[in-house]
Amino acid sequence: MGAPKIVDKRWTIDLEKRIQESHYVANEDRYSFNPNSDKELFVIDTPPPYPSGTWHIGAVAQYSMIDVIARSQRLIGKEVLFPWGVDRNGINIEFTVEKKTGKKMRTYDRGEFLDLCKETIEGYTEAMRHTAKRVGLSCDYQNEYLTDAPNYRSVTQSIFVDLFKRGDIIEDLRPNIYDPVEGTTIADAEVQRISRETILCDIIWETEEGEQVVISTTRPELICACGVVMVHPEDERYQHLVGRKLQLPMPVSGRSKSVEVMTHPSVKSDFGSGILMVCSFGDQNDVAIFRELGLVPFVAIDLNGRLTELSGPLDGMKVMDARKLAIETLEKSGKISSMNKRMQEIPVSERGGNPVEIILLKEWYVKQTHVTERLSELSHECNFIPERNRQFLHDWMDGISIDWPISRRRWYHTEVPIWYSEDSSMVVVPPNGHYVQPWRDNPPSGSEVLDRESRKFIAKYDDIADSLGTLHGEIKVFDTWMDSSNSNLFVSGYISNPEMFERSFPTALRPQGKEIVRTWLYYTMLKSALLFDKPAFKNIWVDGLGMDPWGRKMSKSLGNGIDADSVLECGAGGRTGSWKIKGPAGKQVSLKANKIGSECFRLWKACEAQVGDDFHINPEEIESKYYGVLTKLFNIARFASQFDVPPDLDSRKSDLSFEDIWILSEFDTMMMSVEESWKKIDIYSAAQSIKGFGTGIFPGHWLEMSKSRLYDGDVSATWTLHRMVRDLLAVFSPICPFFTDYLSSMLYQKSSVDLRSFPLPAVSLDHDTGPFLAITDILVDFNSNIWKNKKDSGVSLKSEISDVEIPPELIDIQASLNVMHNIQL
RNA sequence: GGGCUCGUGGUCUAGGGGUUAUGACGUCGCCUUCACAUGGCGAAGAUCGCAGGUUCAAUUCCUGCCGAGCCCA
Repeated sequence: MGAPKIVDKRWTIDLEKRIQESHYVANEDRYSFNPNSDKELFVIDTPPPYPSGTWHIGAVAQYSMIDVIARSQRLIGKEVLFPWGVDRNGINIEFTVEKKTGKKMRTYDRGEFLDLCKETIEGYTEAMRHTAKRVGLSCDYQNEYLTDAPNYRSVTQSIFVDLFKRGDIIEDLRPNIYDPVEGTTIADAEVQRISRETILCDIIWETEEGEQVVISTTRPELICACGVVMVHPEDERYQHLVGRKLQLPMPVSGRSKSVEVMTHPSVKSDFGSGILMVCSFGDQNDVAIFRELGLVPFVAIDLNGRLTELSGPLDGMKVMDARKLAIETLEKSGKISSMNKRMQEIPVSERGGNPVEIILLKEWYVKQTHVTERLSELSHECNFIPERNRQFLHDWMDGISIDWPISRRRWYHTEVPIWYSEDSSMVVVPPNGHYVQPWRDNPPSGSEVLDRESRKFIAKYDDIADSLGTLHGEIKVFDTWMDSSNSNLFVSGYISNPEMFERSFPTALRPQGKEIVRTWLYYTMLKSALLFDKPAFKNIWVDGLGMDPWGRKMSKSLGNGIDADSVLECGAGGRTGSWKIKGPAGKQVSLKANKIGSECFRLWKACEAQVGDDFHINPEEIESKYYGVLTKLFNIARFASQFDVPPDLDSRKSDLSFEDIWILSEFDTMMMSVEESWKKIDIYSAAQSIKGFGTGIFPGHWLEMSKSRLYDGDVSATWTLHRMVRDLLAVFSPICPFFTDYLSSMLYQKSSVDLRSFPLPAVSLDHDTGPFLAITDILVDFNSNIWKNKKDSGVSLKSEISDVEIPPELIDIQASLNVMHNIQL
């Protein structure tokens, strides 16, 4: 006994930062991974964040929970790989560079533009590394991977070559969703819908016999691409038209000037006049009908978003201008019976926000419609946390109807690794493990020449290079999901470490947000199904999204965003945090907090909500509800630090007092439930158990009861106190690593974050804990009653009392109770 | 417009066909300075979103509606 060894009087954000700053420097390979370990390998497919300046507080909350999982798995004895990867491919950084320099991508030399992107994104990446460490992520930073690095991109390219050889990746001319402003194809998953005012024109068409019919459309400029006119099979108004021909009301060139009227059940009879013109391609429904009827599509819009010569007078015009001119032309010739403004949902590209068109293009596809059933079977082998979020994946898989277009006409992405022979009959693909840039490089040595159609091997490239003529390197690149959907393979050692891959695949855990189930999770599952006919993961942890304090999505337009650093740095150097956020009625709400930091923030997220639910982020609430918990635990440890740590803390103690066996029974029970929770990746339950014990009966009842024994140097009490503090810090370390690192290092000279096995029970091996656990309620009631009685009689809790009847069950701890309540006999 | 989730004291949250519905924050009252006022003890506070239905019994199951979120057409 003596002065507390823990000299800091309280837990502060400055103390936290001090610990944090040396945490990774002092012990660089603290969180490294040994693929040859005998332990069970547990590979986490960390979502590689995309660096874009600021890191969203909701995302940081999610990463901190992934870290809790990583740390807790280490604690229960697994060899954990928690990779640190950064996703740097994609159109975002291209936009950023375009905005910064005021020059569009295509005005640059391609190589020069790539260098600019790389340089720019490196700056953002550095900020992200800093935040990751600030919030305590225990990643293997030394083996950082970047999705734009050759070693990562080569995996994407190797998988492409593999799937191409097997026929699961094909090249085809198909209608594609296309962003004419950014000049690239995009996938279904990248299309968003916005509401916009458009004009619905009622246009008068005529049959060859001269009968007039009215057709409503918002796309009069596409009349030139009309392949057929449809009515509902049961619409009696128009049955006489079926099979007849209608003349196109606009001049066209190079195609027939009339189309046939047919029936189709998808036509809505109550929309407009109930007659639908089907064009190639106004929307997905048009695509479906063209495919169904086997119609040859017309190319009405070109890659620049301009009308083709098919459209006669509209030739060369942009879509919006063409629409205006089409309406004028139709009006002049008296072919418009009415025009109405109406709100319409139109598809736009997610990244660029531009209205998209459906255009015929030669692109690369991953075939997927043939495996959706198998995928569904495989997904049942995965454990979803929480189970109900499995639904998101199935809903998406049920809706898959077309193959996945994977090529893009952009630059800062992984290149499609293929060259075409001069006569276009053959292709050259690189060997596994080579990163290639076909738009500027020749095929590397070891490449193979294949037949373009049959994909059959023809020869080694080195042997027949001269006979291929001038090679054309593919200029297209991959959709970034093509890269992202390999992340689990990359981190599990696919190609780079076959032995490790054998042991660690399916990947132990995919943690992610529910909003990217249809993309990241789905595409990853698809890849594993195609490559190995296996599920990609053992566990899939799908969390909800961070919302503003009122439950709305945080967004720039609402003005309700919270920056991650503002929360993590709140309280540092005595600076308080304040946030001005637009509330529900558009009113500005001001939130204030004095201190939060990473530990309080992590504790909040761990305790606040079950995984899978959306969570509200309110800094005021985080501080008021959870900072006190840290203070409490800090003070318990600080109190304990005045008593010398017994040397036999690890042994099985035989001569313990009754009240110590009692609290240790409760302690063991709590620890077992925490271990179970960690095994099940149930952060919430573990956090609640630890918090409940650490701020409940332990300090409230046992500690109060045992103070006098502790001051008297009682061996049993001291051993019990230190055993509980030490092991409580151990199991708490996944949630608050810096906090427990500090306290455990000061008290026990070994940081709890470095433990690699779960603490053993303190008394359960030597005692039947049942009878001890049975007195808990009686003891708590007894204490509460005395406190209440003293209060009701308006006396101090320390005042003497007498004539107290101690329940027979508590007779063994009578002495402690007498001292605790100052009971006079 | 459709699908899937969610809706529990002022706030956040647990639970789940049947005794007085969990815990936390906040509020109020009292206490304390020897780990902790960044504390302790206690009290008040909920027709479990609304309306129907199933059942001996519903907050829990079902249907509809309202509100929030995600996804899709």
